[in-house]
Amino acid sequence: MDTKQVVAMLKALADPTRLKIIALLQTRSCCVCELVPIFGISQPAISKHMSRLKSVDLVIESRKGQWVFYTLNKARLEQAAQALGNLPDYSEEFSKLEQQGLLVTCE
Amino acid sequence: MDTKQVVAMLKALADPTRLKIIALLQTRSCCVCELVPIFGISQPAISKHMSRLKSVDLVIESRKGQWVFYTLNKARLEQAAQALGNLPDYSEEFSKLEQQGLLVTCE
DNA sequence: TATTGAAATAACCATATGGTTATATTAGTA
DNA sequence: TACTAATATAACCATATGGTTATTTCAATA
Repeated sequence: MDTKQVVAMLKALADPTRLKIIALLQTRSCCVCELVPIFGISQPAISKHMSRLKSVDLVIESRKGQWVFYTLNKARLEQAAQALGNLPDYSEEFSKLEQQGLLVTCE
Repeated sequence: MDTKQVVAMLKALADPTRLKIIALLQTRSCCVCELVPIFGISQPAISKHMSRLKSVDLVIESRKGQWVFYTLNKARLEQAAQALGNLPDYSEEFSKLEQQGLLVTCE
């Protein structure tokens, strides 16, 4: 997962409604019409949140008759947590700064 | 750390510039004037990013002469990763739905 | 004290975000 | 086929976001 993807994932998670949806899906898959009364916001608002979560593969969509169920992609959520704990090494940026004489060494 | 704080932390991290700043600080504390040439954006833009990171305690500020050094709060970053991997249990929401006859059981 | 350099703050702007209502789409059913 | 229920999409709006330039604050120094 590259940095762009990590940022997109974090953006998707960095909203109180969506974060709680993800937490809810840890208990049980659910459909839009169940989430509407839980959050007390409109059905299109929930649909947009689900679409956002789906766009970063945090949830998997499956139609069951007239309902669309959303299931948590646990592996993907795990990846996000992993990525946060294991950010890339950018130490070469400091080497570049040093070459340019822009490193501030201060003691 | 409550959900509000987790969301604030994720929002702070969910930006390519700030996420790279955090990654950079894993290597070495630095000051605003070092970050400016790395990112190629204005000094006030960097200052605002640092202020945002400080507001959620992801960085610690310390003045050294004319410079302000920012140090990564590793424990805090760890907390964010932990929080993602350990979201709260909202199963009672489904009990409420069931009581209201709003649970969709579908097989 | 006057000047210089680093960082913060203010004011502004374009775009993204999270909600709304209205309308389409899709699947099940009378 | 017509109707109903669930979901998605469109159009809109207020606020948040991430950048800019101009100005202020603060510490070191000539």
